[in-house]
Amino acid sequence: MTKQRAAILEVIRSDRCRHYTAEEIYELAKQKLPTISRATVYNNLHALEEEQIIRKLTAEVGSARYDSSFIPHGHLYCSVCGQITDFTIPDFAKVIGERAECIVDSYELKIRGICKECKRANE
Amino acid sequence: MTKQRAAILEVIRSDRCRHYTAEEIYELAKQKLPTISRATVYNNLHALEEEQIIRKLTAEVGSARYDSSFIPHGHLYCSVCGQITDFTIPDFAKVIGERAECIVDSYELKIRGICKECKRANE
DNA sequence: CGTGTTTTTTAGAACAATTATAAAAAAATA
DNA sequence: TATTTTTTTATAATTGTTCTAAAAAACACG
Repeated sequence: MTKQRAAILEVIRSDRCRHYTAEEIYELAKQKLPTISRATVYNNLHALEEEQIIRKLTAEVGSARYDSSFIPHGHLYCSVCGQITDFTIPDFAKVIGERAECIVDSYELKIRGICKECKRANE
Repeated sequence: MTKQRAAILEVIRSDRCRHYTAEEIYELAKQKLPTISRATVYNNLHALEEEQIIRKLTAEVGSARYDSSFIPHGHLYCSVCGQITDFTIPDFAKVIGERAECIVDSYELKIRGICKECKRANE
């Protein structure tokens, strides 16, 4: 655990909603360690991912983002209000694993739709 | 619907499990239309995505892949063989909608783990 | 049909995100 | 302390994708 790695991890952990890109992590880490390089950021992102301390998220557009939360949850992208709501599903991994007859290490569930509040407001 | 677009769509639809990358689609389409260019492939992939005829899938490593099936299903990213396998979950949208108390327009369920075949091979 | 307009394709340049490389610095080990 | 290993750094290279501008094809209508 070098000071570079600590700074990178601190940046990722300091964020609870934005899910920073590698470039953003680089810029923020540079505030603490002005000589840090991009390669170090990428090196450590890989290492932290390998060690399952962080998780890489990919979207259809733009660069990868990093998440330090390993509490299983899904994301609901509401087409009405634009908010992203988390929701948890107890034993979801187990249920899915049985259905797909596979070993589930982790999952990412992204839903596009209308959230509870907007649905209610429209009724 | 130009002949290029038809060829691209045919390539994507001809595939039931691999989920080709843009480069693979380009190579395969070139067998039918030797002068087709990468830009045409990307143009049409965007257009087809826009029209909801195909769907773009992203993984943590490597390039995007394309899927022509809109029958609701999840994707299993196997960490052993690297393949992306489809699996269906009957009434999944309904079940999730009830659980999250929301309206589900579409969903994307990405699982990281070990597929049925690799799991068996290791037993 | 022609002729003009719009759309699509093409080839290649440009770009952004990421990975590879090799030397220097730091850390770990003996 | 000397030696070996690991990590960092700066930068080059690579990959996947988007942009650009000219040519080709498709379309629209008098």
